[in-house]
Amino acid sequence: MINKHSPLPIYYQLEQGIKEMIEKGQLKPGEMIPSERELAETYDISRMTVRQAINNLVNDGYLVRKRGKGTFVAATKIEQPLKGLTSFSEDMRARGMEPGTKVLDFNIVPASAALAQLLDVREGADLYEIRRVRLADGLPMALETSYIPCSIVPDLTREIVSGSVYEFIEKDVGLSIRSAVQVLEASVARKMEAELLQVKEGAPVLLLQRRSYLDDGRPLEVVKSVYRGDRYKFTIEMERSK
Amino acid sequence: MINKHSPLPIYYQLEQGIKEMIEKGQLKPGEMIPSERELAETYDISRMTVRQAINNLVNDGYLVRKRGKGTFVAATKIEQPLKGLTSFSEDMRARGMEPGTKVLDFNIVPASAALAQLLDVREGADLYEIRRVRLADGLPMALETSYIPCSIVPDLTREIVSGSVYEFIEKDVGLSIRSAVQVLEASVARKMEAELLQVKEGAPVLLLQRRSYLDDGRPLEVVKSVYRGDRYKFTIEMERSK
DNA sequence: AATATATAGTGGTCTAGACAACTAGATAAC
DNA sequence: GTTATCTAGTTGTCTAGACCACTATATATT
Repeated sequence: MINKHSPLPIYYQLEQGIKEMIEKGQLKPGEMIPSERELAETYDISRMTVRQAINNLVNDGYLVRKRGKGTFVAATKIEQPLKGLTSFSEDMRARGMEPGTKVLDFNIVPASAALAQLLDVREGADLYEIRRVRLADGLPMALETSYIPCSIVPDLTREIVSGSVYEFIEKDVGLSIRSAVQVLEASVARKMEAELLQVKEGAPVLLLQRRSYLDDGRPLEVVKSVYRGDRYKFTIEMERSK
Repeated sequence: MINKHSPLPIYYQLEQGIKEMIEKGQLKPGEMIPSERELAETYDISRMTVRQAINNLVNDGYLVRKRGKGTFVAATKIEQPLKGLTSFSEDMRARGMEPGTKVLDFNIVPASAALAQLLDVREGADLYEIRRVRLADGLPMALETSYIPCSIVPDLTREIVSGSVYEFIEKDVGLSIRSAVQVLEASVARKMEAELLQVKEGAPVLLLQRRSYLDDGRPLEVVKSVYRGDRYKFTIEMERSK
């Protein structure tokens, strides 16, 4: 595994060797690797050199050190392509429920001053206004009102809107969403909302406003949602970007 | 800058010292820092110890090494130290309000099965249980109950807890938080909560549960908070990691 | 049986060197 | 002048130890 006369640094050879064993499954998650002293003796190198190799693998998330116990293969990294940036449909499927949609309204309306600012269009510009009841396993989960500039997605139809708009935009229009800002807030259901969500007036609801941005930075959409407080929890993972 | 008899490791002291100089602007982007040998001689420590400090700062993006030339302060470190991963105190200050704290309870309790699993400790292990009313500009904003393994932060006191625990942990204990998982949910205030938050029973509240992880992956803390729905909105920015 | 205490093994920190690889500038040779 | 060479200074790699802090287990002690 280690060739002392290779031009490659020893720590690097060891690092790659261990990484390979992890990727090939010869070292499994949770398994302890040989101790630093043992590795040093095995390959007749200094412990500090072993540490340099292990340090790199720890930084890359392959290994986890536990003082007094040993060094272990890290639990498999979770792949999260768009951490929390899921559409309603994806969100529900991830929760093991079948998403559904009932379109209440599908209109083209002029942008109000507030919406114009949020979507970066002129006041009065054409916007789709889409009001939908979102279902999970057939039961109402949320009430959604979204606004999208007609200029960005010219050929939206009521049919498309009864499915996943995001999927349409990514697959057929060829635009992709890069980022979003969400604001969450607790409230209670008003009469109209309560009826549509099939809960009692005054029941807890989660208000969610999301603004999505395209890859080029243009705002794509503003969505205001009212989620049933008894059925929906919003989970978000945050990580310090190194 | 370096105290050899401090319980804090030498490399850490040096690391913090350099980081501070960068953050205060005493070392400017592009500027070369003293060479490793020079630092070692100045503080009468080993060069390997200096390297450990510098390595960490390079990994964190504060410094850039250039072989044969020197080590330089990195160009504009992107400021997103903990996007959304802020403590209550930071959160309130960012909103232009002055944070405050009233400690209701500060006990050591045995870990329940559920908490033991969340915090990765044995059932029955000692945990701090900290119950606090969090104030913003003197008015109640949230009710917080947090659990921290005593094994990780052995010397927590009621005094510390009346300020920012995160700041204490980062600055004095020398641990830093890498990631967190938060779950948000809408609910209504129960009687006890309503009294402490000074709202009516049944008023909307935002329930927030956060689990924080340290750099080494160990869970540090589980916090369950009840925020006043009329005063608090939770904002989160999400970005597709390329 | 419950509780201290020792012990072996682990990673964490640190030393005082060494030589290699690289950069930049000064100096010498052409 | 141009080119090659030397030289001082830098980071990169590596050694062979040392002691500390922590964990788990085995062993006395009570």
